[in-house]
Amino acid sequence: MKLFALIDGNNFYCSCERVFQPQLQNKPLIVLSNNDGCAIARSEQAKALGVKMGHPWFQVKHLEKSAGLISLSANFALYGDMSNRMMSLASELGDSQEIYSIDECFLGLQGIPDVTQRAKDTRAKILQWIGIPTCIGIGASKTLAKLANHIAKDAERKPGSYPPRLAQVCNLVELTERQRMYLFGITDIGEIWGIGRRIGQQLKDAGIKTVKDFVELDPGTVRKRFSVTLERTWRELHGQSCIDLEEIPAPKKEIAYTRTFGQPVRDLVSLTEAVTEFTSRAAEKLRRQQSFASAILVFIHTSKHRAGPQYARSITVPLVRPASDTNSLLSAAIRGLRTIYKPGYDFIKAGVILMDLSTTTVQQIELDFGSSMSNKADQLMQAIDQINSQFGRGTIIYGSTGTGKKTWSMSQQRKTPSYTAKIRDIPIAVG
DNA sequence: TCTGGGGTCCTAGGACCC
DNA sequence: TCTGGGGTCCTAGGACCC
Repeated sequence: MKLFALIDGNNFYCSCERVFQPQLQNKPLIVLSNNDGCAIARSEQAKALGVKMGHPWFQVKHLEKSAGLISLSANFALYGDMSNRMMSLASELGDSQEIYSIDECFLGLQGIPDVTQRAKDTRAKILQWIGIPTCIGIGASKTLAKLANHIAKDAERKPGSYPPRLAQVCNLVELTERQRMYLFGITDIGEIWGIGRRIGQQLKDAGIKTVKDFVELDPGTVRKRFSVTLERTWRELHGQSCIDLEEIPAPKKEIAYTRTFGQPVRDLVSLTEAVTEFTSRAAEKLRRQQSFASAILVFIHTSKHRAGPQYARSITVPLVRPASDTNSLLSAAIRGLRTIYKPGYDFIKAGVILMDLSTTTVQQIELDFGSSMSNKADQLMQAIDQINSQFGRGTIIYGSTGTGKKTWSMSQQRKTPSYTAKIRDIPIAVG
């Protein structure tokens, strides 16, 4: 039988902030999305105040005064660095690791003895070394490990509702069938990995409300009434591992850079600046992955939350040949922008998506009648990437990014220092 | 006044072509 | 009376995940 663990940082962004500001422990705390728009992480105390995931800040702002709610701007440099540290310690639990998101990883546990005790030790080590509280779920498939992780978290949150030994680390494999069924019976179907809002509602309408209800269905019915994907989920919940661990991340098929503006913009010049910046950054990501794009999609739209005329348009601009240099991508992007731009609207968001990516090895090369041009472009890009990485983002920029005041750039009012990721922000201990 | 960003996969409808 | 059918491309949007 296969065995998997899922380690997940509790309220990860909030926990990262608390490491460097211990006075935030036990306080209602949220981390806001870009532009301080809405809540993307909530401490337990903030959840207790009723703040929901994605809740707009202006709707919960009154809790600042009335209930002591604290909000911070997202600091992704800090969270990324804390994530690397957490993942490196987490990897010690298993024989293989898949980093699934910034705050979660799966581990393969083939041939690992005493997994439950080992998981507890790993959890304690992560907490002691980097200060991030985690929960660990263990099961015979990735879907079961996810479910076990949910139970471990919920048991920590509501000690009365579960046997105490399931809090923080929950190993479903150690339990009896009867115990597992009890847990499945008190767990909402929406907690299953792969069942979202829509399918969840459809199942509930059919009277299938808990994980237990779902696993008691017949797999043929699940496939017929829903899909093969859901049948796979059913099998995973029965301990039949269908989804493998992916140790090496697959190369991206698309690379996006999209942003909501700090303030709406109307003019083509500002939009051109934004699209130039976004394309440059997307192209950097593309080169880091050593891929080439065959097309670039550009979009702009107004805000549905504001009164006034609405306009949303996107266009996919094909490239003559797959490219990774900013020049080629930029001229296509700006051509696209000019095509879709319409004056007289308040635009709130724009973005570019690099599409149909291919890697170097499968790229079709043209007959080489003088590749000195493209070699020079490669060298130029390498030099720019190197300088920007060494001296900081934006050291070398494209002219159409503009040098004036950028009304479109995002606003973050409450950002904490990048304690671990920038030299000048490293905390100084005074003893 | 004020509603994120990055992915993957799928579907539907219209334009266009033969 | 009676107005085809198949294919592709593009755009838009939705569902799922974090």
